[in-house]
Amino acid sequence: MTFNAEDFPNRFDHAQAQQRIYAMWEERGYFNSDPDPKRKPFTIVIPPPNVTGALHLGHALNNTLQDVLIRARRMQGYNALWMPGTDHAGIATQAVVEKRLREEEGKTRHDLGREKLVERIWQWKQQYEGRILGQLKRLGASCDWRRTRFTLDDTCARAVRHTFFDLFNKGFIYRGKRLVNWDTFLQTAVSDDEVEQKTVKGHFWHFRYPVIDPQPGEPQFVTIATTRPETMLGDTAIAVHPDPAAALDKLEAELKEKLAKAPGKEKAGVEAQIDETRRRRETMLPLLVKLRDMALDGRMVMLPLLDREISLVADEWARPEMGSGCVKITPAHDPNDYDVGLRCDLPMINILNPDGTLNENGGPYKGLNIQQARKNVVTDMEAAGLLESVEDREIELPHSDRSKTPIEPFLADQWFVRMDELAQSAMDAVSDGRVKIFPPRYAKGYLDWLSEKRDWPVSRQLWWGHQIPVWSQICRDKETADRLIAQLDGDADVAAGRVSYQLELDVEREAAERHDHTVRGAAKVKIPYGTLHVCILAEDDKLAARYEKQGYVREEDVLDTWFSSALWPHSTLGWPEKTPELEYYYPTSTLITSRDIITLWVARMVLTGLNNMGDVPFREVFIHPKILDGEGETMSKSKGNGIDPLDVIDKFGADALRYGMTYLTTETQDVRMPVQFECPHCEELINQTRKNRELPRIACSKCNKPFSTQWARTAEDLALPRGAVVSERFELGRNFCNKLWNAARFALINMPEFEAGPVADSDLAVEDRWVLSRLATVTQEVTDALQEYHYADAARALYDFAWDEFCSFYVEMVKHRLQDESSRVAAQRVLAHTLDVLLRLLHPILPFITEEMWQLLAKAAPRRGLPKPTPAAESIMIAEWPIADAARRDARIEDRFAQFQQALGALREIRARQNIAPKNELEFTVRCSAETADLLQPMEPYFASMANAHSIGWGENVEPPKTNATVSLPGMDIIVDLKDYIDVEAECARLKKQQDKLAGLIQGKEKKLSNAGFVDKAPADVVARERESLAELQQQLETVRTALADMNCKS
RNA sequence: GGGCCGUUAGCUCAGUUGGCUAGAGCGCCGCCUUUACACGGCGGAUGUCGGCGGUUCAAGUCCGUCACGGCCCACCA
Repeated sequence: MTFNAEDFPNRFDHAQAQQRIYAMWEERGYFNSDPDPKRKPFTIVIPPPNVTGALHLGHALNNTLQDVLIRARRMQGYNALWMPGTDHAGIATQAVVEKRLREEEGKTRHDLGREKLVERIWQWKQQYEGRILGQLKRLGASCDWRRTRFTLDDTCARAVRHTFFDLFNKGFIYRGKRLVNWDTFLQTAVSDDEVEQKTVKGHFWHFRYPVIDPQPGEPQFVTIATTRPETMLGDTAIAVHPDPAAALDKLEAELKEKLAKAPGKEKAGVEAQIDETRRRRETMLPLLVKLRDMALDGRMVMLPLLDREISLVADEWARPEMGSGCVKITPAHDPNDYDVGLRCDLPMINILNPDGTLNENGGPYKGLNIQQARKNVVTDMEAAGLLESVEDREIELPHSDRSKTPIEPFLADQWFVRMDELAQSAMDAVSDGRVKIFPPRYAKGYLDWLSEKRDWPVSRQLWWGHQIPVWSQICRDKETADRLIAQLDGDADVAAGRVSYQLELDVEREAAERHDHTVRGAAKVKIPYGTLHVCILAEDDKLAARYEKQGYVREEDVLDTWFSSALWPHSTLGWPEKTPELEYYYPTSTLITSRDIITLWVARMVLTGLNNMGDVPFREVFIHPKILDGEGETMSKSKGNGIDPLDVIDKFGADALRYGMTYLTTETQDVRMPVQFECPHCEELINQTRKNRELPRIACSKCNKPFSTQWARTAEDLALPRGAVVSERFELGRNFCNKLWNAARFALINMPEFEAGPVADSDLAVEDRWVLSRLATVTQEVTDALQEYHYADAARALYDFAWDEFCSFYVEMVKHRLQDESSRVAAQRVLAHTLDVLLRLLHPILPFITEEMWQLLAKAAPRRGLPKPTPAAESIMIAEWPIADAARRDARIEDRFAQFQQALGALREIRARQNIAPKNELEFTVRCSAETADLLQPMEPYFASMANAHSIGWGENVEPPKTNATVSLPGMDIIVDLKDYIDVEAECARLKKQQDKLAGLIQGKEKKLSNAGFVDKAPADVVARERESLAELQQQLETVRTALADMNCKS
């Protein structure tokens, strides 16, 4: 087929091509993978995006990298499966749906009820899942869509249920009263990872609690301080250090040690601390010792306002160097106090309702919210004369990531996964290399986090998620528990392993019984003996009904989203069924994700994989950088600096987006991407700043017309066309695609009646040998780079080769041969082959444009390739990955080219400097060795075609023309006969500058070479190179000096 | 408080195991409508490689330290 310039567009129409090409791939089933024992699998499971909303640029990065890898491996002959899916994202999704419900209908979830709300969320999910999968397709993702999973679908549900049952049965899952981070707005516990600390302005109140029946010599009051006065209503003790003197001694010793090591400017601070410690020992120690003794005697103090007696206890948590040395203990509302409570067997009094108001334990403050209660408590304490003082202070307050409201530590029944053994197994897998993390530094965080082995709280007080498959019954007394257990022991389903049970003893009751706290404590209700939990393996309504009839009640809570995502690599493959997929694809090959979920997700996948499958979920993990905006801030829709990948695809094309993503993937922690608004009127890019990114409308800096942003709310603003948020960073990829497109366009126009066939070595021109040599090198580089996740290296190597070598040199040089009958055939064959290989190397990164060019190339040259032509694959997606042809590597040719390029550059530089029009032919002389002359003289035609210059002399003793411009290069001088073109001043200025530079370099080298240490100790080849280099520099300097003299330049 | 990352041209970033004159893209300056490409071509200018100290014949590269920016983890009444 013949291509004509007229009907061959010089722009790649990405919008039109992407859709058509993607549909073709999908239709032909190229994305599909099925187990095939004859082939090696290569598997990636997608980090399932949340169905909360649309994909952002981070997703574009993450999924581009996966697609690049999966496409490369597919071409390399692996049976490549990319498993797609989405995540139900419990809290996040329920929160957005609830928010809409509130805003649009003024209803809460309780108005709707569990079933209806869940139904609403499913509707939301349907809508967003479709949108997300559509976005992935527009990105070019080659997932096997037939296998799309959702973390809340039936397959995943079965996996969750089996895992939960197994862990329950092994005793790895338990329920306990624990302090949780309570989000009073969403009314659920959130995990530590969903909590962020914020510094806010607060106060520090000092309260006095009266001592009961103070004896002579004993204090009347104990003073404590708090930032949360209302929590005193839940106080159950005052703590003092068990050995305050020793504690102060130890502190002082530590401070002295620190002082010795501290840098000068910090010494004063440490000294002040030491003084303070000494002062405290003098002034406060006797009181603290007295209080300690009282604590050991079991003395009590009176909790004001509620008139409840509480204990004095001795516990190391009370630090003598802090505040008054005494600390109030609120076990139900403070994590540290909770630990004290456990150690000292204190009652735990919860004063809060789930909505954040005070419950009956708050006495007269019942029903108030926290702010009101705080105010009233302070007022009442002041009125009672028990408020000693108030200070202003900045305090760290935990906030919920989701609702942005303050977190209240709250004592609640929660389910936990015991982490000790599981965590250890996941640590071992990374330590012994069964799972390799790239870049390796990220293994440290993974191991550190796991080594704490903190139990994983898995219950969430939500409705959207996997409901915990446990039915529970409270046992008032031991007899009841024994009777129920006996019943379960005789149960056929328990015997058959379909049902498991656990008795949870009530910790408060245990503590209360030992210490008789219930008498004085506030726990008015009788505390039951414990709770019996029954876990049912499979979804079975009949079985459930049977237990419900016996008085067991289904657990309301659902599981943490990460519980189901933790199973993703095996649940998506069908576990617990023994599917052929599971057998064939597990363990998967690589996981590609971002660093913020290494612990939350990666670690947990490893431990559940080991527990359920007995093997790791993936062999390698690649952690990619995070994209920040131009200010170094995280991109987010709420800041207005988020780039929508679809806007980028619309403007620049999916390939440009993908190229940009690949190009920035180095091993760094994060990358900055300055953000612009695109004017919808004139396409001008307007830099985004912290200020303008918050505006609802912006006037274009070029055409001055206004456009709207995501903040537009008024009818007037909304009527304006919207300005997309993009980044000019993607111009790089767009331009690259355009360059490739036009190189291909040129090639295709110039190969009408292409005849396939081999090329004899004797028919290969020097540029053919050169480009084939370079192609072999680049093929190897790209293959290696992708193997090591060095995405940016692959992208750069291809860019440099395609642009600077293939386009700028090879295509330019081959032009005249394509006009010449005798050389045309060989030139076409090499050109077609080179383009073919280049396209295949580029395909994983730029799938659409390479496919388009591949199809066009197939029309012109259906059979092509060196050394022997073969029919091209029907799609580049299923073409074979190129193998570097080592035999084509030719150092001599590459060397010749390097010299040629330098000489050519020198000629062009002289032309530019002397302002000589391209039409005017240059005459030049090259002063160089005979070898160099031999090497370069054959390039004569290219000097003519590429610089419009012809040589008039070569060799060591050439006679340069009188009037000339010179460029002195290592190993040769390029001298151009200038006749009357010369701009003497420009030439002199340049020569002088070069003279100075050379003189400086020579001085440096001479100094180095006169250093005996260098000559003696450095490797001989390094020294020899330095000498050679010095000689060359001196030669160059000589040339420059002569030229300066010849031209009579003023010195 | 602990850990990690970064600091190289105006901007965004490359610089493998220390060793030839530290690079790219964008931007900037000059020239060019050369029949693939102005999303282009040719040429040019621009760097005390964050500071200080050390190891070494030799440091952008290794070590120590400080400063600044960022991220993660843990947090005290």
